[in-house]
Amino acid sequence: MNAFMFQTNTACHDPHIGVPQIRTCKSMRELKQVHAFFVKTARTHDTTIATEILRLGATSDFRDIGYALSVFDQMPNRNCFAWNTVIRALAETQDRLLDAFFVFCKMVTEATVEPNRFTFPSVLKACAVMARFEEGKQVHGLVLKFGLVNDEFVVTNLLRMYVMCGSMDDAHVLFYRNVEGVDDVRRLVREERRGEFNVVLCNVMVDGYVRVGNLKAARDLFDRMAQRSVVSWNVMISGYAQNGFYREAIEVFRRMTQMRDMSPNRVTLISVLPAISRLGALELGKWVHLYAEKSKIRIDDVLGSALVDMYAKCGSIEKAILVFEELPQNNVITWNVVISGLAMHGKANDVFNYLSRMEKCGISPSDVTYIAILSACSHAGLVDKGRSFFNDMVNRVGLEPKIEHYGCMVDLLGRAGYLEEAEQLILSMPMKPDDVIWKALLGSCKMHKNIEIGTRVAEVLMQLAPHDSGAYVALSNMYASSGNWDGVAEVRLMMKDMDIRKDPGCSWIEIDGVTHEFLVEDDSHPRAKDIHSMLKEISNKLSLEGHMPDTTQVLLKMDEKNKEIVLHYHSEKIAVAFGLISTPPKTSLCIVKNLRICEDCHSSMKLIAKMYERKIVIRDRKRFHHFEHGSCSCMDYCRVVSPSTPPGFTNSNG
DNA sequence: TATCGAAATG
Repeated sequence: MNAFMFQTNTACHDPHIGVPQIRTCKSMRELKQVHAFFVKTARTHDTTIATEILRLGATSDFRDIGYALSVFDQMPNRNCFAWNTVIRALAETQDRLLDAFFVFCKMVTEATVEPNRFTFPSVLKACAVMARFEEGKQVHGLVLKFGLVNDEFVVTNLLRMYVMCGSMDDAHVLFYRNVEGVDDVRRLVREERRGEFNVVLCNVMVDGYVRVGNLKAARDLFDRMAQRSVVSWNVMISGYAQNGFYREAIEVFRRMTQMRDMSPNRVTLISVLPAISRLGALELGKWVHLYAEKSKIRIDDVLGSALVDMYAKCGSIEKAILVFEELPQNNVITWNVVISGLAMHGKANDVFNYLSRMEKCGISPSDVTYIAILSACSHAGLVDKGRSFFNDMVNRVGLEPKIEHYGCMVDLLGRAGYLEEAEQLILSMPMKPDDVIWKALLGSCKMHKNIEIGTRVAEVLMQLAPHDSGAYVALSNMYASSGNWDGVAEVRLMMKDMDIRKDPGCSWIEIDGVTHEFLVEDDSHPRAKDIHSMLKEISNKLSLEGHMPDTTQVLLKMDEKNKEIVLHYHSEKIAVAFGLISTPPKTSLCIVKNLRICEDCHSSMKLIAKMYERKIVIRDRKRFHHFEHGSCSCMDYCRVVSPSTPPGFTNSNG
């Protein structure tokens, strides 16, 4: 009970009690009591009082939209402010955006009051979030009718509406009318605010180009902007990062940190970290972490999850766990990030432990959690455990399995050698199989050298994704490993006819904060000569250790000596050679590769780690490999060639 | 009595 409520008993009819007392309410309960008092004393017809009750009910911390709407419905004289308050409250919800538009329509049709410059931003925001282009255009018409096209807040929201609807043509027209020195704008927008107004408009426009994927237009405008705010930089950085331009995102971030009058904020760090994660740029990631601590940027759940993800993806799962354990609060995403990280690093037992901790905290695992859990089972070869988690997910947690979960199961069964069961699962699942899931099975066929199912799957894949190199490469790989060179030639001809190229292998290594990139047979690096002699040394040492190059990994028909040479120039080997000559002894090397590591490189790395006494971490397309003392953390499970024949599985190869 | 732009997981 607040101070005002205490007074009500003694001063029930005091006409001086009004708006200031309403404002003292600290909860919905108090507001309702105050409201009841005004009903009892017959003062709800007082527009100022009714509006104030409405305002608190609709926009305070303890807002209750339903209650606010009923107050609004019972108001005898709704002023413009009351309409605006309700429209804004609805526009700020998740699920009643359309009602914001309907209330606005009612306001216009009733025509007792005119919408003003505070009405339009809210209703436009609702249209923007819903991406309702037709409704937005109608509102634009009314903006013109009521003469508000030159109000900066109205224009910003109009522009944002077009941007969110993906209509860059309309956005363009509006933008250039308002930005490039039209007279009436100059008159109406006060001179000292013009710059700021333009920055916001430009930011929205840059964001629009980003949303339609036109990064070039976004960057052009960004570069032309007379002033840039921290938001401008953030839009550009997150725009690049979300569209896969990781290097560009980092380049813009670097430039930003060099500006005298510009400092990255929390959003900047959240935006740039995914790019750092993707490139595995650990040193830069550490710098970002340090910067956050130094600048007193709070590491909350959002920034925290980005940092945990960064450390995990840059190879440092230990540091990821440290950051995770320090987080002030956790939610389903922070748990998912740490569990996915553990799964990537093949730490199946930790995955199970963290899952039970997560559930003990009262947070229910989501579909993303189960992707991590199932892939951990798959990497660890825990077939029965995987099946039981899949059942748990459906029956205990009540999640509908998505195609990704079926993908994990296909991978799990396939890797373990249950190829027919995996194929049956694909054919019996409730959704249409996509190329990703067939590729998972194809990978297993390759691993177990099952040409019969493999050929069948490759043919399905060529139908489904005719321009993807995956199926062709796998098929030609299978033919090659069984010495069927005519088959290989046929597939290669098909690829040539359809102009399909295999993605070139590419690896990165970060040395002193600079990322060096190597392609297959790459000799473009300034230190190419030194790298070459190092590769020679490695190759000689490998032979002395008795390592036999696995030439079945080379798909081309060429003599064995040349195949060995090709193997030595795989991008991850070049990156390791460069790492060895560029760092002091015993330094760990961390390499990121765009494709999966090949078997020959995998077995070579184990020996290289031993011979040079280095810890080598390689992140490939799927997971992490920690090479140390001659072995790999993946336990070579993914390299199984001859599985024990599972029950009910007849091996067609005899 | 008020209103604008950016944001993490497979």
